[in-house]
Order: sequence, then structure tokens, then C-alpha cells
Amino acid sequence: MRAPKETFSYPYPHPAVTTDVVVFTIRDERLSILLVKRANPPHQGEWALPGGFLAIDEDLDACAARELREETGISGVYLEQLYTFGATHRDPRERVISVTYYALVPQDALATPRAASDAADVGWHPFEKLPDLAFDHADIIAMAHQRLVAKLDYSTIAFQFMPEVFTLSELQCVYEVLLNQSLDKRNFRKRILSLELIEETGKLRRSGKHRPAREYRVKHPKRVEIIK
Amino acid sequence: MRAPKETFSYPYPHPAVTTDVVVFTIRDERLSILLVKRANPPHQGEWALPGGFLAIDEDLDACAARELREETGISGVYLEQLYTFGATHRDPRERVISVTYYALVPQDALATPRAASDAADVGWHPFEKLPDLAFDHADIIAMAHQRLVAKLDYSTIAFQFMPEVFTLSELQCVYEVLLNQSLDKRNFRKRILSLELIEETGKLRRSGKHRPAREYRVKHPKRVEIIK
DNA sequence: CCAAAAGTGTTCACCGTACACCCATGA
DNA sequence: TCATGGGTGTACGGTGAACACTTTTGG
Repeated sequence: MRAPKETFSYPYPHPAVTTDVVVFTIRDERLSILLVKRANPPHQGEWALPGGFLAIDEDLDACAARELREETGISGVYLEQLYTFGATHRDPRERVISVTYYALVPQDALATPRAASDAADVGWHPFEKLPDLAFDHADIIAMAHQRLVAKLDYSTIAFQFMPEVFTLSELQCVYEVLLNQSLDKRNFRKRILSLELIEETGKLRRSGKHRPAREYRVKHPKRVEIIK
Repeated sequence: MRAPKETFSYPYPHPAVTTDVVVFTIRDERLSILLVKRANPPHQGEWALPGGFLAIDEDLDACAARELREETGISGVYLEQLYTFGATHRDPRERVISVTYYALVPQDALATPRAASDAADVGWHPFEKLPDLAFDHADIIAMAHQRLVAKLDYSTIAFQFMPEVFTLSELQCVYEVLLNQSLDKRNFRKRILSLELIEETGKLRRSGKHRPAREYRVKHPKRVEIIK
């Protein structure tokens, strides 16, 4: 029940508000999304986006970050508001407005997220073969993917998928997965280096039997810079 | 009071949900925004964005369109969701989540919008000299303006400001106002015509003492096309 | 010495930009 | 005939795309 205060309160029924998060990462050279299997009705046993109800004294961004942490153990990652979904019958229980976010997780971050109490299971699913999803979560994912790909063109958002140090080949692989096409190695390196956004660590990555690759890092990790 | 149903309802306090709309147009070669003067507390007498509370069985888009129509008499215009603002203390009455939209109104559309019952006044204000605004509406406008300008680059959104028939000079004027810089006439015409999005009506606009200008119209008004 | 990934320059086509003059009309 | 906005083409530079071979390492 809403806590009555002395101040005016809008006297009509209020909808519930949730945040839901589309968590992207690159695993095994595939774009993947983190889903939780619902432990409770509605849609019990179906896969869904991590998310949950907004606390009455909690900022929206904080709610998204909290739900992500509670349901998957992930925190400290890039998180941006996506869109707000509010079709009248998207939740069978009651009217629910979902403020959706998307998150980008570096490749190396905890490979096996932990499941929370209200989730029967948590796991990464390749974007190309997602299971059936609860509610309108398939629509949310579609919009998040569209936004992600669009942002590759005019931002440096792809760096959010990279661990602290990485090689240019690894970065190129991320772009190729996201754009779903192969890129020319020389043009790619020229373009990335011309941004003057990353620098060599000075070390080499010996990753097997072949020629070692130079390691790079982002110069100013705090800023998420926008090109131009 | 929320109508209790037989179905489960999340047993914690729900926030109120509103939609607010940033209405842009071009008037007298200036980018302008439609504001309403609040008739009731809080922020009584201050200027604010048109908007209001979401009905429990109403889609978000419908709510934005309805509030716009009720408070200003404007309907049938381009309307797109912008962002959702939900800082905990943005409304002194209670917790309010605002799903914001922006609308683009053609130049010729009703110059003097009518004021609704809960507004003391309605009027257009040049973007460059806005009054102090209620709540966090200045932030909302800032974000809407940023989005609008960004979209000029990769969409044909500017056509939403044009009446059914218009001249290339008028269109160029709109771009100049939005970008806040003058453009080369020949390059502008070349670029616009190469989109193959508009066609001549065949008529001439005699608008005074000088050479008449050719009139154009959008070929397929239904579609809001994205370049590329 | 062989396999496999790392690393490196040049050429060309296209597009955005800069730039100046004549035309049609009403007064 | 003059003032005013309408209408038109070319030349240049920069950027993105295509393209193949050498280097370094481990086995």
C-alpha cells in the first residue's frame, strides 16, 4: 500500500514500474545475451531478461544496476537506458511499465553468473538462437540490438566489450561479430588507431604457437567517448 | 485506489507515471517550444511541458498523444518517445516517473493553441530564450533538442516541420535554424534532391514581389524514412 | 622449414565543400 | 530598371574501400 503523506497524491490507480536489462557480451565469437529462467509465475519456467520492480525511493538507473547485480552478480558495467515499454497487456498480473536498459559486459568478466533466489537458472544465449521469451522481452532485445549496432557507427561503444588489455585482432573480432561481416585488417587498424583512443601497453601477448600480438589499452577508461 | 483484481498485484507502493511532451516547431525563423502555464500547485504559475498522468488502461504513446491534444489542441503530428526521467525527488507530491516524448509540428499548424482547463496559459517560446521551467523540464528539453539535432544528420526528420507543400528555400531555412548555421544553397539543393524524397507539385509560389519559387511535396508522406 | 596469425602502404572512387553569376517577378 | 529572392555547375580535397606480401613465433 502506498504510504500516505501529507502532500497531494494523484488519486487514480498507479501502474507498477520495472526495469529490465538486456545484457550483451561476446562469447566464443558470438554475440550473446544473459537470460534468467523464471522461478515464479507468470511465465514460470520461461527465459526472461533480468529485471524487477522499482523501489519507491530508488532512481531508475540504480534500480537497473541493482536488479542486474542481484539476479546475475554483474556490476560495474556499461549501462544505458534504452526505451520504455508500456503496452497495456504486456504483463498478465497488472499494468506494468518497463523502463528498459542495455548493458555491455567485457569478454573476460565472470563467465558463469550466479542465479538469484527468484531465478531457476541464469545463462548466456547466443543472439542468433534465442529461446522463446516471456512477456515482450523479444521485442526489447530486438530494439537493444538495433541500438547497439547503430551506435557502432558513431561511438566507441564497442570498447565496452573489451577487457583492460586486448589486441587489435580481438577488437576487430568484436566488430565483425557485431556487424556480422568481415572487415579488412589494414583499414580496420588504420581507423581505430586514428581515433587516438588506445595506446600500446608495450607488452606482447604470446597466445600460442604463432607470432605474438601487441597489447593495447584504452587511454582514458573513464570516458565513454563519442566520435566527432 | 488501485482496483483489486483476482490476479497477483505487486504488494509495494507504485509510483505515478506521467507522459510529458516537448513540442517543437519553427516560427518566425526560430525554433520554438510549446509550454503551458500551470494553473495548480505544485509550481503553480510556472511554465511547464504539456503532459499528465497515465490512465491505467492506456498505452504510453496514446497517453502522450491525448495529453498533447487535451492541453494544446494539437494532434496528428510526429511523436516519438525520448527518454524516461525518474529521479526520486523530481516531483514534490509523490514519486513520479515521466516517460517523455517529443513532437514536431509543421510551421503552418494552428498558430495559437488553445489552453485547457488545468492550464492558465499556453504559448510558443523561442528555444533561445525559454523562461524558468517547472520540475526538471529544462533537462528534458535539453535532451530533446540534442536528439533532434542529432537526427538531422541521419534521418529526414526535418520534413516533419514542413507543411504539405513548401519551397526549397523554406526547407533550407528550417535546416539553418535547427543547425544554427547558414548553408550553401547549391549544395543544400543538390543533397535534398538526391534523396529523391520530394517532388515538384508543378505549381509556383508567388509570395510577393520577386521571382516565384517552385513548390515541392513529400512523395510518400506516410513513411518517415531514415537515410541509408 | 612449415603453419598460422601479426603486421604493414598505396591507389582509386566517391562525396561533401567551396564558390559566383544569371533569372523572373513586382513595384 | 531596379531590388529581391530563385535557381544553376564545376573543381578540389579528404575519406572510406579495395587489395597482397612479409614477419614472427612454436612445433
